[in-house]
Amino acid sequence: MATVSSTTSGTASGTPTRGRRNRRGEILEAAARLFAARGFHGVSIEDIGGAVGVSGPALYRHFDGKDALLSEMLLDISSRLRESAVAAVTTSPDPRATLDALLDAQITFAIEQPALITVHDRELGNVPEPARRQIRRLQRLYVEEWVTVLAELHPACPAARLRAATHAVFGLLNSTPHSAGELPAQDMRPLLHTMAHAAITAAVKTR
Amino acid sequence: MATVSSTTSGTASGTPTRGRRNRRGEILEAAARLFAARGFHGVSIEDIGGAVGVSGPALYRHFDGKDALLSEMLLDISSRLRESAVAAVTTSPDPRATLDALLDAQITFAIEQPALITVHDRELGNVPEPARRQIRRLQRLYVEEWVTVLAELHPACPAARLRAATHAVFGLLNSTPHSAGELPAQDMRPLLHTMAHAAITAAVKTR
DNA sequence: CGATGACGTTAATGATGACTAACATCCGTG
DNA sequence: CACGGATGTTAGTCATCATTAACGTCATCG
Repeated sequence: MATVSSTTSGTASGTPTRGRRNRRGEILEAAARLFAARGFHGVSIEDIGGAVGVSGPALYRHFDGKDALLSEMLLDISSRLRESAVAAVTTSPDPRATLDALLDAQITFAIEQPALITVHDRELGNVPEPARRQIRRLQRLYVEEWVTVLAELHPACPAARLRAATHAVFGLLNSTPHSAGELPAQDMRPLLHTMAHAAITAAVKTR
Repeated sequence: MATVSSTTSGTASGTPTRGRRNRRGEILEAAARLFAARGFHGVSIEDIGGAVGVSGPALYRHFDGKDALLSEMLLDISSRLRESAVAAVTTSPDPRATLDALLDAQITFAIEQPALITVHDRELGNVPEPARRQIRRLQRLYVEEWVTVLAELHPACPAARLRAATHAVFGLLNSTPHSAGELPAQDMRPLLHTMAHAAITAAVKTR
């Protein structure tokens, strides 16, 4: 066991995989789509295998099991989100710009990876324990990046309120998967940015 | 079969149930909590029975099966949401007031019935077909109430944009279950109202 | 060339789970 | 008081599913 958890110690998702054809990636992608649609327990190993053209137990050549698959998926996403936040913070000249960068990054994820985003905030409860804690930690750090930036912009606003507002904004942005198709991504992107920004601005005006 | 769909033809959720003790209601409530936490397929009939103090197959005295239970649950919620919207529209003097009433109603649901709200926008995919269509219909009607009101307030804004904005606002408001505990409901309520209102206002300004 | 390892395949195996059957209990009503 | 219906209970039944076993294939590399 622990064969697969190399993701943790290794180059994370740095190297896609040496081999020509990347089954691992295909599987993760297909599984994400299926989990998003029917929920973790609503999808069988057979379903996942079938979706990538192999059948059933072939999965075990790539992952330790269904749980490990989910764990890696959520770990990957929460890492990437977290990293994107760090990047936004370190490359922006001032808090205003940082907030814009955070918004853009989250919007990009929500629009380009709807399945991953969906699974990310639905299936944490099905992740077994060592990974669960790790994921929670990354999520918490991600939120704190936002809260820190908002606190710089609005020092008068209590942190609890900033945290609540942040979660609400995530809800707004992550709703994209539900409303898919209403509007082309090209229009959706600025719309979400505008709405989220306005919501935050309204939230921080401590009454 | 079709025993349970009396909800549709009957007094909806008017009369709780004649019998003294209301098992049906207890079951629906417990199931909602469990489904919200672990997903439909992650919860067994035994789990649900156990949660209300009876064990397993006793459920079949009240529902036709697990699917029927879910169907009734989602049908009930989407009806109630829809009704609340109709009430908001018919009792408010002008569109501005209607929008406030719609916001308040949705916020009340989100805060008071987090489990139901969660299940409502996660498990539609697991509802079998006759009910599925019906639920979709009610959801669509609910959205249209919002869109209609917004269109009255902002005739210049294209309907597609209004629809997308509406979904985004639902995402914002329904995020409450995730951020539970961050802020007392007493503060959460006006915060959500403020944020949602600001987001809408920003959205309708067609650039 | 021959071994090795990556990647698949098709049968078990063992749980778990939805649903049914057969059998109480209890309560109100004729 | 006897009966019927509502409500439970426990012990199957039959599928489905995750996981493992045992067994190919094929390319690479020594």
